[in-house]
Amino acid sequence: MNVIDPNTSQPKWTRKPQARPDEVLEAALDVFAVNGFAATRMDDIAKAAGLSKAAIYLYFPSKDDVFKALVEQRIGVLQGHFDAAAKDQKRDPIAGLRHVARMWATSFQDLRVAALPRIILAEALRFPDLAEFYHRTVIERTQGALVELIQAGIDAGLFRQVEPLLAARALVSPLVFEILRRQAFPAHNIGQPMEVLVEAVFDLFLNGIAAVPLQPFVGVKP
Amino acid sequence: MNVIDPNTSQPKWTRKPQARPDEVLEAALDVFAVNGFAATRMDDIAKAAGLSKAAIYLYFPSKDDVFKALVEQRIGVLQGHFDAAAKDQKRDPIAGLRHVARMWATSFQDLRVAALPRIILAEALRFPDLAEFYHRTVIERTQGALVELIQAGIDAGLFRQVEPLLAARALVSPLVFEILRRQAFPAHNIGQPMEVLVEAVFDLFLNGIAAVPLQPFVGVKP
Amino acid sequence: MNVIDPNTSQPKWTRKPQARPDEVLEAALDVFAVNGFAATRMDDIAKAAGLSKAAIYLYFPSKDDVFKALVEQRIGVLQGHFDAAAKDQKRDPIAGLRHVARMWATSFQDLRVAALPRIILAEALRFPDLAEFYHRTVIERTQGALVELIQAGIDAGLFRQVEPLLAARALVSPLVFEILRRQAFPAHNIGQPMEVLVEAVFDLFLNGIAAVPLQPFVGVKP
Amino acid sequence: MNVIDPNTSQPKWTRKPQARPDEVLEAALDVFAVNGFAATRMDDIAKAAGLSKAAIYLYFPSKDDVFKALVEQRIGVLQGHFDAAAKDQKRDPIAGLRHVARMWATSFQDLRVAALPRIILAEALRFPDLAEFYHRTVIERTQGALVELIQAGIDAGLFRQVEPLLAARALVSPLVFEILRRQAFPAHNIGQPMEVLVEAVFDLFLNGIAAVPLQPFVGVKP
DNA sequence: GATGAATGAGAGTTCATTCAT
DNA sequence: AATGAATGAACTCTCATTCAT
Repeated sequence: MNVIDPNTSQPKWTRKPQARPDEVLEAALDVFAVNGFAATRMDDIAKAAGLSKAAIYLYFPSKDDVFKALVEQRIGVLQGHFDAAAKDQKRDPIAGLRHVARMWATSFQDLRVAALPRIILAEALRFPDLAEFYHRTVIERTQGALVELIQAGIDAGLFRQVEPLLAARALVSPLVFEILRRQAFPAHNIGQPMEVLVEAVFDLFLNGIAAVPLQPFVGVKP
Repeated sequence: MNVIDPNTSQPKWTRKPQARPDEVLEAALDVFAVNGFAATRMDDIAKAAGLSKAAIYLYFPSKDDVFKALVEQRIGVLQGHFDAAAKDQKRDPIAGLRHVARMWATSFQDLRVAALPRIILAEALRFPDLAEFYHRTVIERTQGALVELIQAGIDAGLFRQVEPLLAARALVSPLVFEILRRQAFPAHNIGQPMEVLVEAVFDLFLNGIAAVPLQPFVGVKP
Repeated sequence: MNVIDPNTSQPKWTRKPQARPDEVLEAALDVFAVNGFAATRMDDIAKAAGLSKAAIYLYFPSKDDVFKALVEQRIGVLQGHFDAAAKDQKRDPIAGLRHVARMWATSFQDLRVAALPRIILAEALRFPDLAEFYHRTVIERTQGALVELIQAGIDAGLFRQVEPLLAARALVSPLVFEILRRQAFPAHNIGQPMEVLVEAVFDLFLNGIAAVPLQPFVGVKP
Repeated sequence: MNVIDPNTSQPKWTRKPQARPDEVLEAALDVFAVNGFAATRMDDIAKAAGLSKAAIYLYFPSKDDVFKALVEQRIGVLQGHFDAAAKDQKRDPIAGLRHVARMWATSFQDLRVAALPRIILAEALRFPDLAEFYHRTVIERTQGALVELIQAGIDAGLFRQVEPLLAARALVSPLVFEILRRQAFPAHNIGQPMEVLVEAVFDLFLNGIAAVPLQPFVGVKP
C-alpha cells in the first residue's frame, strides 16, 4: 500500500526478480543436503536464506517446488561439468575414459555437488518426474559418452567384446557409490582423497576390459 | 502384496498372536518400501497389518523402533547367508567370490528386500544410529568376507596386488547400485534379470584383478 | 467356556466378591496417592493389585468409579477415627480439644490416610459429589464435634466469646495444611514429628481463645 | 470472563501482537482455574484466547510451559505486594502482620488468583519443579516476611517466646485453607467476605501469641 | 473369574501455507 | 517486497474401555 503505485492497482505479483530465487536455492541446497527433504522445514530454508518463511513463497509456490527448482538448477550445473568432457576423445578412448573419471573426482569434491545424487536417489519415489529428469539429462548423457568411448575402444581392438553400457556402469558405480557412502556413513570415512580412489578404480576397470594385459596395478593403501 | 492379498477381500484374519510382531514388520516393510520412512504413517502400517494404529504400539514403542526392528530382522536373515557363504571358501577364492556375488542376485530379487538399502540411504542422515547399525552389521561384515577372499586370492597368486578393500567395493558397488537404480528409475528398467548382470559384472571384475589373462568375456546384450 | 457351567448360560456377571475389590482399592490408593487421579493409569492400578487391567473392570465399571469407591471407603475409615473421639468430653472441653488434636497427629502418621484430604481437594472439581460426601461425612462431623467443645468451653467461661466454627477451623487448618504441605513439598520437610507440631499449634490456639492468660508457651525449635 | 466477554459476540479481535503472550496466559488462567491442569486441553486455552491451538505454540513451547509461565506471572504480581508490605513494618510488628493478613484477603478476592494454590497443590506431584518454584518464590518469602515480623514482636516483648515459623504458619494456614475450602466445597460457602474472616483469624492469632491479654475478641456471626 | 489382545477417541505437537499489513 | 502472525490439517502416541477366549 505504501510502495505500490496507487494508480496501477495490481494486487497479484508476477514478477520474480532473479537474484533472490537463486539465493533461496543456494540456501535450500545447504539444508536439504544435511537434512533431506522431509526433515527440512521451510523455516530452515528461510533462516539459511536470511529471509522470512513467507518470503520464500514469493518465489516458489510450495516446498516441493523449491526442491524441484533446486534439483533442476543443480542438474544444470552438474550437466555442464560433464557435457563437453567426453567429446572428441574417440581417438584415444582410454585417455578419454580416464579424463571423465578424473572429472568425477574433481566435481564431487564440492559437497554441494556431491549431495545431489544422494538427494535424488533418496527422494526419487516422491519426485518421480525429477528422477526422470535427472536420468535423462545427467545419467543418460554421461552413460552415452562413456558408451561411445568404450565402443570406440572395442572397435579399435583395445577392449574386449564387453557390453558397453554394462562396462560404463561398472566404471561409474564405484565412484558414485563412494560419494553416497561418504555422506551416509560419515563416521566411516577414512581421509582418502577421491583422486586416489578414482585412479585405483579406473586401473581396475581398465584391466577388466583390456584386450591384452596391462601394466601391473598398484594398489592404494588407505 | 504378501500380507494383504488384493484378490481375496477378506477383511478379517485368523489371529496368530505369537506371530503378531513379525506380521507387523512384514506389513511395515511393504509400506516403507513404497513410501520410505518419513512418508509412511503409522496408520498405513496398521492398515497393512490388518490392525489398529494403537495395536502397533503393543509391539513396538515407536515408529522408529518399527523401522529398526524391521532392518534388524531382514538383515539378520541376509547376514546369515553371507557369513556362511564366505567361510570355507578360501581354498577357492574365485568360486567363493562368485558364490557371494550370486547370492546378491538371489537375495535382492525380493523387491521388498531391495528396498532396504534405498531406505537406509535415504534416512541415514536422520537416523545416524540406524545407519551405523547397518554399516556395522551388513556392510562391514560383507566387506570383511570379500576382503578375506580377495586377500586369499592374492596370496595364492591368483590376483594382482590390488588393495583388497577397494577391490571388494569395486565388485559390490555395481550390484548395489543396480538395485538402487532399478528403484529410483523404474521407467528405465530393461527386463534383464539380476543374474545376468551379476555374471557380467563378476566377469569384468575377475578380469580386472586376475594376475593372468582369463577366458574372453562374453558381454550381455540387454 | 471351560470354567462356566454350560448349563447356566448367563453371559453377564453381577456378583462381585468381597476380597478382590478391597485389594484393588488398596492398590489404587497407593498409586492415586503418588500420581493423582489423571496421571494414574488403569494399568498402574492393575499392576499394583497384581491383576490384569481388564480384571479391574470386573469389579468397577470405570476409573471414576474406582476413585469414588476408594474415597468412600477411606472416608469411612477416617470417619471411624474421629467419630467417637469428641463425644462425652464436654465436661472438660480443653482436654477434649486436645484429645481430638492429638488424634489428628496419630491418624495422619499413616501416609495412606494423609493422602486422602489432598486427593479430595485436588480432584474436588472433577468429583463434586465426592467432595460433597467428604464434607458431609468428615468435615462437618469433625467440625461439629469441635464446635460443641468450644461452645461448651465458652459456656463454662473458659473461652472468650469467639465464633465457635471459626475457632474450630483455626485449630484444624494448621494441622490439615501441614499434611498437605508435607505431601506437596516433600523436599522441604524437616524431620519434625507431627506430635510436636500438634502440641505447639494447640498451645497457640488455646492461648488465643482462653478467657484468661495461660501458662507460658514453649516454642518448638525445628 | 475477562478475556471473552459473553455479552458482546464479536468473534474477531483487534490484534495487539505485543500483548499476545499475556492474553494467552490470561485465558489459560481462566481455563486452568475451572478445569485444573490435566483436564485442560490446549484447544480450550486457544479458544478462550480467541486463537487457534497452533498459535499458542508460537508463544509457549508446551502446555507445561504455559502453566509455568502463568504461575510465574501471577506470582510475580503477588510477590511484589508481599515484599513491599513486610519491609519497613518492623517498628510496629502487629500493624505489619495485620497489613499482610489483609493483603491476603484483597489478593485472593480474585477467584482466578485463588485458583492458583489449589492447582499447585493438585499438580505438585506431577510438576515437582513447579512446586519447588512456588515454594521458593511464594511460600518461603511470605513465611520469611512473617517470621521477621514475629521475631521483631518477640524481641520487642510484644509476643511470647513462640517459634516464629510455626506461628507464621498458624496465621497463614487458616487463610489459605479457606480459599481452598471455598473452591472445593462451593456448596458450603456462606456469603461471608474474606475480610471479615481475616479480622477474626488475626484477632485469634494475636491473642494466641500476645505476651499480655488483649482486648476481648468479638466473634463473627456468619 | 481372569486375561491378552485390540481399539476408538482423543491428546499434544508440528509444519506447510496464507494473509493483513 | 517482505514479514509477523496465524491456522488447518496432519501426525505420533496414549489410554480407558471392550471382548473373545
